[in-house]
Amino acid sequence: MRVSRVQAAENRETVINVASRLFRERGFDGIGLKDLMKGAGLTQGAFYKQFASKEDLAAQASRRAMESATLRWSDATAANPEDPLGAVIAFYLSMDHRGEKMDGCPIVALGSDAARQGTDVKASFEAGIKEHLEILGRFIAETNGEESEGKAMAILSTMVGAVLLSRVVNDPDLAQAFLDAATDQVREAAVA
Amino acid sequence: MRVSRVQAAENRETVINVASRLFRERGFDGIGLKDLMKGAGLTQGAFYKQFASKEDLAAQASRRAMESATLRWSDATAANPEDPLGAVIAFYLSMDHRGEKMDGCPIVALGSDAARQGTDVKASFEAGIKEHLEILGRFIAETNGEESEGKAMAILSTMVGAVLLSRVVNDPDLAQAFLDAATDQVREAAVA
DNA sequence: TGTACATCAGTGAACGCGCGTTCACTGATGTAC
DNA sequence: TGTACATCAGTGAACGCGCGTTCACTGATGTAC
Repeated sequence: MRVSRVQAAENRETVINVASRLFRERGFDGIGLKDLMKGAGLTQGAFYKQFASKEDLAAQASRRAMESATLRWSDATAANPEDPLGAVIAFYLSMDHRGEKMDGCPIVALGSDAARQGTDVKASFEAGIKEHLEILGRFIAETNGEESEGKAMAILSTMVGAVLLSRVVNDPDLAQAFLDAATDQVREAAVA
Repeated sequence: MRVSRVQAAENRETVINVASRLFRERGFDGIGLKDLMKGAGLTQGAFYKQFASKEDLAAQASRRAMESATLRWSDATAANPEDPLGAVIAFYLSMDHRGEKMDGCPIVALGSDAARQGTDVKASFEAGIKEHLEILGRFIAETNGEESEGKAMAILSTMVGAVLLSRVVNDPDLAQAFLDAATDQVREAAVA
């Protein structure tokens, strides 16, 4: 049955939000449209009234996931405006973040998969990454006094790599060691 | 028809080698057993004479991929024994490595997928990662004079993260910038 | 060393299943007068 | 404002397809005597 335009737009947003979380948890290939739509309280048939294809949804969901990651960085820093970089490090390089794939950084959760996707998915990631770099750049300037795009890129690389490595190993102590080592390196790099 | 024990063992190795490359290129879910076996010159029916399940092969192939990555590090340093760390950086943080998923670092190519796999796959990665850390640790000691496990972990994190980020963005200039930024940071971290 | 038989790696068809996608249909929403 | 009709978001079944896995069969290999 038909649904109001407002309701339809809300439904679309719900599907994108659900997908942004389930894709992170299970990968683009790890969850089907039927379950994705069920997660949004709809049936699979409605999917193609809102999206051109699964890949289209992947691009929308990737963009949404990166946006919510940016929001999370903002929240962390708002809670600790004295040391914004420290606030981001504290949650990003934590065992909690290692454990929560569904709500964690999309680059870590989907990076290897995204590298195999088309231009649209990569464009979503690219836009989000640029925002992350801008935020990081501001923090570094506050800590350090000087702007440095390269520093922001190196720090983001270290953080992403450390969480990825921490998730790929079974041993929790080794996982923690990666997070600790990255924490030290990022702190050093920020002041250098 | 039956095949000699030697031939059967060779076939098994071929399947693992083919899988270690095709999984890296297309992901664990991106290639089926039929094509995997075809790549080894066999038919899909033979698969279950050699492996318990696809996940079993994933674990074997992940181990093999990590081993060949270790070999590649050794090759790079053998060619340039004066500056082993520089030799590894030169190929690892290059646009060539960004482009060759099939023969490149398995952590970058499969890390996000591996984080969703079972204990066996993760154990394969963990073993390979420990080897990588040992090699890196030796290089740092040569460069720096002092052993540091943390430094090796931080450097590996930076390198893995940089190549992952370089593959996730469309813009080649941005990709190159990540590799360059990581190069600088790793060089600084090694001597510090 | 030669013969008879058991073993088993590999073949190719078949299994059930879930996938992404399509479609005829429904009925409330939105529009025209 | 009220009525008649067109629109279209959502439903649920169906489509063809490829997946991982199983199985009866083949015939060269390996073993026993």
